[in-house]
Amino acid sequence: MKEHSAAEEKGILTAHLAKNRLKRSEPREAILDVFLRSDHHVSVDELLRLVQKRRRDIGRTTVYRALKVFQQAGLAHELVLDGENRYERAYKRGHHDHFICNSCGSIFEFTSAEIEAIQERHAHRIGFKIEGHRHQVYGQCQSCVGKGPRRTRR
Amino acid sequence: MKEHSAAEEKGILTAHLAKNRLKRSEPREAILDVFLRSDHHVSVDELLRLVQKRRRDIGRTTVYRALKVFQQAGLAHELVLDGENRYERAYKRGHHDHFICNSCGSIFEFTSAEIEAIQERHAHRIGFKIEGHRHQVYGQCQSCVGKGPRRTRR
DNA sequence: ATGGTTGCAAAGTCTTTGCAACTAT
DNA sequence: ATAGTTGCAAAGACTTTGCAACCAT
Repeated sequence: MKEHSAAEEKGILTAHLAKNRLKRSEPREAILDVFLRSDHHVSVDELLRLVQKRRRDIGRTTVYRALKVFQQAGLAHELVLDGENRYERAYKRGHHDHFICNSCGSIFEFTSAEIEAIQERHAHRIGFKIEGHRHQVYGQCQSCVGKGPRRTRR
Repeated sequence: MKEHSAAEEKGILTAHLAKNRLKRSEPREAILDVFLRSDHHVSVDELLRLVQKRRRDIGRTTVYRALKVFQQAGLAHELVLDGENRYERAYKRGHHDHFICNSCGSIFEFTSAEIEAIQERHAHRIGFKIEGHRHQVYGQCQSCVGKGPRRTRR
């Protein structure tokens, strides 16, 4: 299920660092590594935990800062959820929206050019220039349907 | 631009209180009053400020608690934005989504049965049972276009 | 009287920032 | 040497909770 090699994304990071006169660092590279290997939609907590399996000395702050750099480099995209944010790979991945299970929390992606088009039409109607959007659909995923909701949002 | 009388919503609150063995209270009624009069999409801060114009002794906590009750009574709907949440009237208002200006912060509503239908189709495809959704489109509103973004999200 | 309601202060979450030590260039 | 990077602790922003006093029923 890999869209492309992680090596490619590491190159992107290096280029971004060069372009912005930033320096490379082991912790940040370890974080990128883990981020790329991780399932999509990791939270900071999860990512930190995964990173610390490899390097116990890496702190939470560094993860936050690394994610910020990844976003600027176009490698990560932030998903603003209710309490916490999650991060997904962004490099060479088209825009997509999400189904989020209220019971188990799992996330499914979907894309719809139609929706984008309709959105654009509505925007045009009121002279609104779209710069981005956030579209999250909540409910019960296939394997949780019938068991009733267990994870209530705040 | 009033969809219906505020009195109707006050009745709903009273009914909700009765049904749940809750008691009426002046502060909560004052908050509902101000909430109904306010422009849609108020933040807790704004609502508190408005409420305190009338009754300086009402505290922020009470506003939070009142909004929770209003939501349970179906009178208010919470809009989860980036840093803070906003609240809008929910009684007898159909579902709708939002355009949010990155510059001035103003919010415009839009409805699209088509989008809902497409969403439903995608959900059905993966056996997902939709319970709700959050669809926010960010960009520049008509009067801010051309001035460039000034209000950057966190 | 009983039990919901209120304001305040304190505690909670998640995220960012100040700072001194450290490290890449 | 110069300037970015790191971890920790502290600070921030927003929201919730504990508690004693208060008020509706």
